[in-house]
Amino acid sequence: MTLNELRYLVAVADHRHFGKAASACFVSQPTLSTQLKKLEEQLGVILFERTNKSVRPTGIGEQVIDKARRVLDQVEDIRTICRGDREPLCGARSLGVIPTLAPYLLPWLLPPLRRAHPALELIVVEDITERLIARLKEHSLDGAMVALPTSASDLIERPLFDEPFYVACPGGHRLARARAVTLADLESEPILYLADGHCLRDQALAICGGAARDPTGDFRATSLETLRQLVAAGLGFTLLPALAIPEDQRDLAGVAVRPFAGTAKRRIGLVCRATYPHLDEIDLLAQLVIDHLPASVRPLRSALNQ
Amino acid sequence: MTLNELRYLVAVADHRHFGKAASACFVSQPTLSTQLKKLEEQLGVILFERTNKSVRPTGIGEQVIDKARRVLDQVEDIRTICRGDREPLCGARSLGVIPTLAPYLLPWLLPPLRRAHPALELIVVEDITERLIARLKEHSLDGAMVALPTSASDLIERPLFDEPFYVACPGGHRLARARAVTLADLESEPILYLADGHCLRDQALAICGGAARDPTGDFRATSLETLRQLVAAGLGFTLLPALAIPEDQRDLAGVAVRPFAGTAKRRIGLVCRATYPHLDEIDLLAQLVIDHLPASVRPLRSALNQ
DNA sequence: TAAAAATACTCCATAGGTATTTTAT
DNA sequence: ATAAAATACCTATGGAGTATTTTTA
Repeated sequence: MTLNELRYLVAVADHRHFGKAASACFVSQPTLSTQLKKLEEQLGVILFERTNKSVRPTGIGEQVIDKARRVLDQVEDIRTICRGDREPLCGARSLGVIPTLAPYLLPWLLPPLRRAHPALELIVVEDITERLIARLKEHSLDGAMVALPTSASDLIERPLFDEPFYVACPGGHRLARARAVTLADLESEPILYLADGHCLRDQALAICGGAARDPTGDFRATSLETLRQLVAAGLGFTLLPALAIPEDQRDLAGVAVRPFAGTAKRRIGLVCRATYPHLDEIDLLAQLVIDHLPASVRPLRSALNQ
Repeated sequence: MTLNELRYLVAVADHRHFGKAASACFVSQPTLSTQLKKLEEQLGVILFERTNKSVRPTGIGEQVIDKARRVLDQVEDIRTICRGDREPLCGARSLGVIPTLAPYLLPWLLPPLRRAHPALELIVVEDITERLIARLKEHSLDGAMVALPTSASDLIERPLFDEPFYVACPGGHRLARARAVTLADLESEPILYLADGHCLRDQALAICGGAARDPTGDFRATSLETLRQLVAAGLGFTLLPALAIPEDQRDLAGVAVRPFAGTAKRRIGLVCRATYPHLDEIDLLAQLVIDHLPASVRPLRSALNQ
């Protein structure tokens, strides 16, 4: 049985005339006759009772025609579904974003994304890099925005922007009035870090002197907002990524944010499986992110290589 | 798009492995790969994300696979339906029977028919020959049992049996005690006929002297039972076909039934469209009728020729 | 007799096979 | 290094065409 045979069957049922049915199918009458006969032979059933003046479905013919219509409808559905999917970034997509980025970047990203791709049903998953990558590999995410580099192999990375780190100082501290803070300034100060698993914790540790300087008694916040409150309470210093700093309110609520002397930054990128079939969409999204970043971060020109 | 392509698609979805899927479909791996790739190209969509170690459906792939399964299920349904229909005399069939035959023959026919073909859902339509034939031609009947010959062309006739006519005499009449009744006996007696349209009326008229002897004032009953009552009331004579006569009760309720001298009879046959696709079923039914007739009629041997 | 379906036959597009290469772990 | 998918290339089945015959209303 072939789909064409079913098409011919339905055409004959509709036209009740082999010649007209054949025209409607854009084939010759003998072709249609032969195929229909073959179908009848394969099914072991007579589908139409025909004379040279009339063509009428038999009882079993009616049933088969009915089913055949449904088959063809569903085939057409498949075509429709796929045609709809040709449009990039439409339908369900899931994007992972690390917690130290999501709340600060998404307000910049989502409005233009929604404007450009209204049919996109984006699901944002906020989690630490390790778990985001695990989910990428098990196909439960389409892409993820994390700090680069990811040690993971068989992933493709699209660098998006470099995000400088700032130093958050307790409001009353003398450094709160410095123009910039150096690594030496922090040498003897308590540093507050995020909890284990956050990449930002590791980056901060690396910058501020490594694990050696990390006293076991340190506070371990699970969000930058908590960390910010701890700084405001005078418990110590911390590093904040640029996007986490309200643009015009660098000194607010007992926290003074000062530039870090030197070039402390993290690189944020979009990653996906190397085999992900819609790299075009990844690139589209990457470009959209780059185009709508605030001035506080440095976009990396065009995400099309490596 | 072809059904085989959809089969390959579903097989790959099930096995998540091209080689195994190919084996399951009894084709080579390259064949399956090629066909699936062609399907993807035609649909303009990637259905599986594959490495050499893993094969996983994409989002759109899941949707298409789902539809494809339904398509294949329905195709299988078609096969099942047709396989079921290969068994003769099962499912819905409609049979027309003339009113002067139905109530007397069906009690003989239906029980063995039900026994031999329990899955048959027979619809019996009782009407006069003319309308039965009209319904045959418009395909709203599969077959009909009528008196032969039918003038209708493009119908096939299967003779079933010859049914002798008897004379029903009013109980008190002198002929009620005759051994047999001759045409001459009836010469001066009133004859009762069925209403217009019944073939039995025409046959009785033909036997008893034609339209010339039919006074306009005659009673026109619409059933043999009414006619029998009229005879019992002494209003006249009539012809009754053999089956209409209770076997062991030829003289009952004021009606004496006597043989007709000579060979007055009607021939009953099964008719269907010449193009009817299940002549085998017609023959099956004909044989079944013949095999279960009461002794009062003469079956016509084997219904397989004209 | 005329209109329509069925048959005869020819051709080529393509599904399927085998052998091989590419790829990714 | 190895297992698996992709590619190259060949073969042959069968879908589709034209020309013709058969059928039946």
